[in-house]
Amino acid sequence: MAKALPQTAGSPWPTAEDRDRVRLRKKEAVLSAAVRLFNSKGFNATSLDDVAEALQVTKPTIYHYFANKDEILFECVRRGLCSINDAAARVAAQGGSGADRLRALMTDYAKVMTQDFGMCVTRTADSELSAESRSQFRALKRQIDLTVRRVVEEGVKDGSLHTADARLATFTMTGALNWIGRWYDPEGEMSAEAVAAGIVSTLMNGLAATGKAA
Amino acid sequence: MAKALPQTAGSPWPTAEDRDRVRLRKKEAVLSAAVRLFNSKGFNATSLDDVAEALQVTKPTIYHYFANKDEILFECVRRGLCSINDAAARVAAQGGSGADRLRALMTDYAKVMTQDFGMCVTRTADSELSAESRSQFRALKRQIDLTVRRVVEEGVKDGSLHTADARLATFTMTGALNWIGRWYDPEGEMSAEAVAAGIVSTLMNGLAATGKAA
DNA sequence: GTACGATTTTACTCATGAGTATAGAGGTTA
DNA sequence: TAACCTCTATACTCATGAGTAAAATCGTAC
Repeated sequence: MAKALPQTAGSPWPTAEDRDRVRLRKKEAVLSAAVRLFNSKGFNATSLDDVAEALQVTKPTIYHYFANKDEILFECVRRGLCSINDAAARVAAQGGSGADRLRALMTDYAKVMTQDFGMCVTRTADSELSAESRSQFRALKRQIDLTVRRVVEEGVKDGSLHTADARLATFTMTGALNWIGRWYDPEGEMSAEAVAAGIVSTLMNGLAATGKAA
Repeated sequence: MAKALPQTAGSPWPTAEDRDRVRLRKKEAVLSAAVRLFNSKGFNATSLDDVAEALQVTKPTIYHYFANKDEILFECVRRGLCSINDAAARVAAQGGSGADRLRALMTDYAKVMTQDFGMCVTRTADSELSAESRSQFRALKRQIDLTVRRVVEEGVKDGSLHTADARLATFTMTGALNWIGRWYDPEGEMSAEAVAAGIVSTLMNGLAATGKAA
């Protein structure tokens, strides 16, 4: 199997850093193959032999990069959640009205949900993770929820948003966004941007034609 | 184990119908125990020994009422989906503007999602069902989606609703509603009615304070 | 060339849980 | 009384898949 050539010009002999880089790439390849299989067949229905086969290696090779199956799944969902978290933190810090920030946040959130690791978050049930991973998983989700909710509350305070119950409104929103990971098909006609724009528009403006009806 | 007494007064000896009724009640008990365990621990993490234990019987007893584990899961999701379908069909047929009908539909949909079989629908991934059950599962979901979408389209036509893309708006809506099944806690503070009312209001009116902003 | 460390393979172990064979208990029908 | 049906339990089979032990390969370091 061809080894990645050193990036630094000159010597064809790989340095220690080159070897580390190759190791990381292989780890990434495992994650990438795993998340795709998890998303399409489900975590439980995917054996590590399946993942190994997709990579043209054998199962023990995978165990050379990860301690166990749970660690692989957790790393997948952790990445998805961190992407959302980054978007939320970025937006929470920036300027603009609450409505502006919420719109930006939802748009980024939606885009993450169209990607492999984002989809994995929605498709993974708490029960599939080990006890330790599960508690971290929940903590990350809670943190995202709180950040989003704070943006909503600030929007209500500055008058750009309106809702009777910020917590429930946040669940409504994140529900619609999380659900993307259940139906979105990257091979389909709609681009991630179009999906994000449409959903954000519906969530911000509502379905009622009159705007603020009862 | 005490056998249910005959409902028809008089003779204490059970008739054939009494026996059928008892059998049905036992089948129901299996389903009820199973759906609760599936919802709390996940389908894969729940063994039929667990279900049997919850009912104080042994596994072969369960197999006397159901052919296999898949049949049990499918019956659970089928019931959830049929409840939604019934609500959708009922509302689609009734009078009122598209907005009125959509509001009623969403409210019923939300309530189903707070109940055992409804929650099971959201918590069950396609991959957990057998090939045959999966295709029926998908067909039922598709039918619901189409019914809901039709109501949206009629609302747009009669001017009571507004959206650029009825399909995407339907996904936004059903996503928010389906998500209830992931977070709602029947033991919690919020009643199913309050949750339904809040989510429907947010979906109809949007989060933006100005109503019809960009 | 020898030793070493990282990588990958072959060839296992072992727990779990779905599903079954079979027998027994209890009541019903002929 | 005997044949029978329904229901339930005991005591299995068997496939699957996570995880591992141990050896082979290969490049690098001394």
